[in-house]
Amino acid sequence: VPQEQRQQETTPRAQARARTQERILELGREHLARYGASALSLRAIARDLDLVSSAVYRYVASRDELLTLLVVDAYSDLADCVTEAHEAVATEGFREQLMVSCQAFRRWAVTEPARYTLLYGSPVPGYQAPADQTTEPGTRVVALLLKTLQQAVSAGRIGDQPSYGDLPGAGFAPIKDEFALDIDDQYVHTAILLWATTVGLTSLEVFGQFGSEPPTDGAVLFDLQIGGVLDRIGLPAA
Amino acid sequence: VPQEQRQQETTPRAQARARTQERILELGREHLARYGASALSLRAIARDLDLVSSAVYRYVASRDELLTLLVVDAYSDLADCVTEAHEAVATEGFREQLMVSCQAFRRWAVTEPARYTLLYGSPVPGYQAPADQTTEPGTRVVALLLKTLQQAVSAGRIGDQPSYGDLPGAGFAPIKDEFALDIDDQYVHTAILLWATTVGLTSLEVFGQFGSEPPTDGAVLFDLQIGGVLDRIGLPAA
DNA sequence: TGTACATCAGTGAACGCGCGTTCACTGATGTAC
DNA sequence: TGTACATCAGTGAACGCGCGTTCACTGATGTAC
Repeated sequence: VPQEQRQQETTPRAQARARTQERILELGREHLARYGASALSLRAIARDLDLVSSAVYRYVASRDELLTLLVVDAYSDLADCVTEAHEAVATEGFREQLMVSCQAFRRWAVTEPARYTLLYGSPVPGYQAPADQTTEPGTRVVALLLKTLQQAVSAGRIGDQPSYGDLPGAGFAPIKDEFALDIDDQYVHTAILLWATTVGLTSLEVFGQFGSEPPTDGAVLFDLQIGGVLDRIGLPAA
Repeated sequence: VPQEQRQQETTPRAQARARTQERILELGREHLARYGASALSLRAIARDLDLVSSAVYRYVASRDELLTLLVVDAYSDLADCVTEAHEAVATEGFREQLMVSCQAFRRWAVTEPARYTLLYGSPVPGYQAPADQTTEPGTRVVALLLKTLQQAVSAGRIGDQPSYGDLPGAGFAPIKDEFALDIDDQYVHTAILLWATTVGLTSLEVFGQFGSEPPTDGAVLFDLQIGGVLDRIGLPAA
């Protein structure tokens, strides 16, 4: 009787539960895309599941919990994409690694505008992402940029950056602590420039704020801009 | 009988109307700040006005119309701030003009996070800003940056930028048309870098996305970053 | 100056809608003996 | 292998809430003669 053997691993009930769990996440992503995060509704998801509205509470404690699941899911997915792109480049190809990482960031955002909005758009009213679940996946990308830059510095493949002296207000110490960096302030400064430019360009494109005449090809513009930043930073091609 | 003379200019009824109009805008700004754009509610505003909910329709045709009023109001206020800062600098002080303009942009955003969110955050679900009312005030800031850069070029105060050859995809022609610019593509490229960095840094700060350890002083970080971009662009101090 | 009419700000009730969340319940699935 | 009990996914009704928008109305304000 083969059924009983399967039951020992995962019982049919448990399988159904896992399937429904996954469907809820999928529907959440869909609703995010179609109606936006602030309109995310457990009742609407129940409807799509052909369930009565109260049944969803067997799977998810509250609307806020579902939002948190979606946030973590999106951060992780984005970070996976960026990491994958990064790793496809030979080690020591620092400029190339940074370039493809930023490109992957933009590409994910353009492909998944709703999820990008959840992460980098305005906060969802009435919802506060719990830092303990959200911070780790949310900092993976910027951590990767910092790490790569540090490696480039160690390898002597990047020159001095413009120095701005001792500026107590800028306070890079906590950042260096958080990411276990051993690197000069000037390079943290440089990393933030790269990060801010990446997020800035991506948001302008995804949120449609390039004025009434959006660039015909966002990817080309992005590549030019990021390439320009890497040039000005003094990171030569391999 | 002095009352009759005043009536010829503005009748008491008209004055009351103007006052209520203004209060609706003010309450709209307040609610934006407190509850976010997607929660903006005509009923709630009526309550604060001590009016029955249907009465607001004497002043505003719909919720969407109020949103549009608030968008235009915010764009104009922001652009006024930036323009004022710009004009306080002596002509020909191009670097300084760009610097204070960007700083004014950030300062307005930090002071008015809710209104900044309305303009540069994620779109309000179910609401589409009407381009005919929104485009002009919405492009004033970027137009000012472009104009200043063009003047710097004309005055020979800025060197060549890295050139990226003929890149059909980037399509700067419509931008140059829209802003009546006579300028090389490389400088448009440079202007967009400045613009994207400004918006990127500002959004990261206002939306709290600098990771778990936000910089202690956003203004200092911002000044460093923008100063760095202006350096790398080759725009020397006056 | 006084009267007759027009305008229009504000009322109150109603329509139809959606939401999150709780709770006592049924009945199928799973488990221990 | 069969029975007795425990678990738990899904039900259906309800609570209390908020929203945008319409509509016929009252009564004060404004205007023309």
